[in-house]
Amino acid sequence: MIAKEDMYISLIENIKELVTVSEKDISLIMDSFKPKALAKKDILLFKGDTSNHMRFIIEGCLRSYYINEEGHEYIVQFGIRNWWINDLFSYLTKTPAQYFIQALQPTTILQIHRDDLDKLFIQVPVMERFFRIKMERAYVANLNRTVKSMSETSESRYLNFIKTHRDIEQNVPQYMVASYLGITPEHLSTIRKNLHQ
Amino acid sequence: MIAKEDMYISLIENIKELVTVSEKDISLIMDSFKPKALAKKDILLFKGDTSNHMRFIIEGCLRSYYINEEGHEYIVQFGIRNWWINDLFSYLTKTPAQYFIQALQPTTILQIHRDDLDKLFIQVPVMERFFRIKMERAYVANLNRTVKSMSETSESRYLNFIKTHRDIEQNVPQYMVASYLGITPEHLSTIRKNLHQ
DNA sequence: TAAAAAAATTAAGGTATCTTAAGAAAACTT
DNA sequence: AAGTTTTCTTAAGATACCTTAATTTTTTTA
Repeated sequence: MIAKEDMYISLIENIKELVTVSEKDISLIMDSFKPKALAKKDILLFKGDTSNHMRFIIEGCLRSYYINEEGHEYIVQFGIRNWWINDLFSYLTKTPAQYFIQALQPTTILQIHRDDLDKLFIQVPVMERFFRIKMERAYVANLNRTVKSMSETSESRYLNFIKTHRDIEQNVPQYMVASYLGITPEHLSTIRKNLHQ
Repeated sequence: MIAKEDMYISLIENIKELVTVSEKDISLIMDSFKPKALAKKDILLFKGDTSNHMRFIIEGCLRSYYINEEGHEYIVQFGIRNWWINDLFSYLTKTPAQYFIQALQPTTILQIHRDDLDKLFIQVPVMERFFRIKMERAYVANLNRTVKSMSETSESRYLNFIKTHRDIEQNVPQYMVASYLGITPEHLSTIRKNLHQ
């Protein structure tokens, strides 16, 4: 459990990694973001609802996932502390979300409503730059995921995942890692068996 | 062939779709972007070189592609008129490009050097917002590609591609469409045969 | 317009991954 | 601690897609 005073520290640190903000800016930012606590398995965003907030994870673990017509689940993204998570298309276009977002552990987030963020962009223009850089990085990371999923075997993608995301691997069941990698849990299980021999 | 005066019109229109710019802003923008012409098959960016420009396509068609250790090619992105194309990771981090960018048709682009864009962000701050929104959209589009590649059959992805990107399909060989979709040209050929029966 | 190069097709055999189903192990709940 | 639920494993059979290789078609070049 995190004290309310401490909660905003990681958000401000996250912003300060990319842009310079004054004390005045900081208090405007802190006033705009509201905390929200989630129990394990709580759904933060339902498919079909509109996402109206940008969300920063203070503590815990979440997943965003897609369910197709046949009822199969596909994990779009994981999120842990100091990550941002959203259905960005829904947020940007005010259309019904395509994805669910669910807490996989007890989780605390700080979220800002779209209207407040639009105000913040005017009051603290450097936040434009902050989100531009965040978006650039998210885009690059996802494009890399696309290329790797085309060019590498599932075994190599799994090895890379556990190497670079051990913190996530320890917080989510194995079948969700499989889903994120685009393979079945049974297949991941056989990959792991082959690795250990 | 496009007259020099007309070339900047599509760039300015592209910017005006998302943000409001003054006449002063427009002339600053126009001064910063330089035209470049490419013949079919010309390489705009080589793997290993650093990308130092943001690039807007006036006319023609390009692809960015990745070659893995075994020498297999994977198409990361296509670009046609009014699209932006780059190896963004290389540009942002000043590291050697992972991808090649090549003209697939005679092509004209407008490009801005990183140093000039950094200046432009200060002179015309609304350009921060422009690129933030562009990045948001690019991120969302690519995440959608990721989810579709996990959840849909290659036939359905092909049908969706020719429906939504007929302009690209008509400018690139079929084996490149296959590469973009993450399948072999032979397999795309059999998909097409099955469709026509 | 003939020759050369590039692109697309076809088909056979191979492999990675999926589906289904059942049982074992681990993690929660009362 | 026992019961329940969730997660992981194993294995057999099915299938989507790949590899290889040869042939045909289309496009480009001289």
